[in-house]
Amino acid sequence: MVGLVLAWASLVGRGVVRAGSVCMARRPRKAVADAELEVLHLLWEHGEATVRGLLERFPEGARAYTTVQTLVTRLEQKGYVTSRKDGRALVYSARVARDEVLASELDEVASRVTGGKATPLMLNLVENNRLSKDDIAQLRAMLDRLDASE
Amino acid sequence: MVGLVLAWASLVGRGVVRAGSVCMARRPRKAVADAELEVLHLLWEHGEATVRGLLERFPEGARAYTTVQTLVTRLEQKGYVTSRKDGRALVYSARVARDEVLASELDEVASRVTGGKATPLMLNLVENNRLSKDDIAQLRAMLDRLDASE
DNA sequence: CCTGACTTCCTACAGACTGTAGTAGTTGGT
DNA sequence: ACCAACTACTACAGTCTGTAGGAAGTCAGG
Repeated sequence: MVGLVLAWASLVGRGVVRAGSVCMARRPRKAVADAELEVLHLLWEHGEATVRGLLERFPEGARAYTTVQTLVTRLEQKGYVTSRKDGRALVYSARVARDEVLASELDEVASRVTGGKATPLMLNLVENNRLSKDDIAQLRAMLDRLDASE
Repeated sequence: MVGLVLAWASLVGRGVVRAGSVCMARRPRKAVADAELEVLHLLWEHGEATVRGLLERFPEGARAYTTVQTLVTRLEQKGYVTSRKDGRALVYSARVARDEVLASELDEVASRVTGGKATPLMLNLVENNRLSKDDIAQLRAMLDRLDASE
């Protein structure tokens, strides 16, 4: 579980050298694409699901069966989803929690914008007072717990 | 800025009827690309600069003059940079602060992963204890200030 | 065992985005 | 007026994305 995240991190990490090629190799620009993410959200919300099950969660006719299939397959290739055979169908389920994806997205932002430091992100979130009173209380509690536990 | 996100959401929301077109409209994948960001970083660090000035900040021969030019031009088109004529050359400078870019990247992550809520990002950052003791202190101070100022 | 209804697999494809850079045209300074 | 430097316009290949079609495989029922 942690291994996956590490693999991902190393992928993002290396800068990749280009020799004579006109266009250098690039890291995948975004770990999980928007359309894929929609599917992942569904799996997070409803646990396991077959392609058909997922399809039904979309508004009628929004996507073709095979489109959803492609998306979930790509997710599996990328390691975000596992499948298990049940009868003739594959049942998919998320292999990474929402929090793990969130963490890597945050890493990504940090590495792009603040040279890898997480603190500025934090401060930015607080400053732009997107936090409610409750959020602040919760956050404070968590800080206290951190201090206490060590 | 928020308007853009809303527009996109509505696009995704309704089933989007695709008439003859195979591919639906998409929002720009990433506000500022990696290579562009490198240039932006330079401008943040050193204030104004001409294309040549920027080029010189890169390791010898890393990029062609025109490559840097393209990057900074694209940044200007996207509104992240302004230019002012000085003699025969254009002097570029950042139009957005690092914090603004950071804020929108965080917005992006929130909207992609947590349905737009900022709190989970916050908690995630704290939980993954990427924060040093100092960071925590600073954060706590900021929370206090927030409470006080209102 | 054959058929129908589903499934999965493989392949496709057009549009957008990126990173990189060449060429031609302009222009300020001497 | 000339030239070096600068900008403007154009190019292009690789990748990613969203979307999906068609072929091939497979249980359930007859």
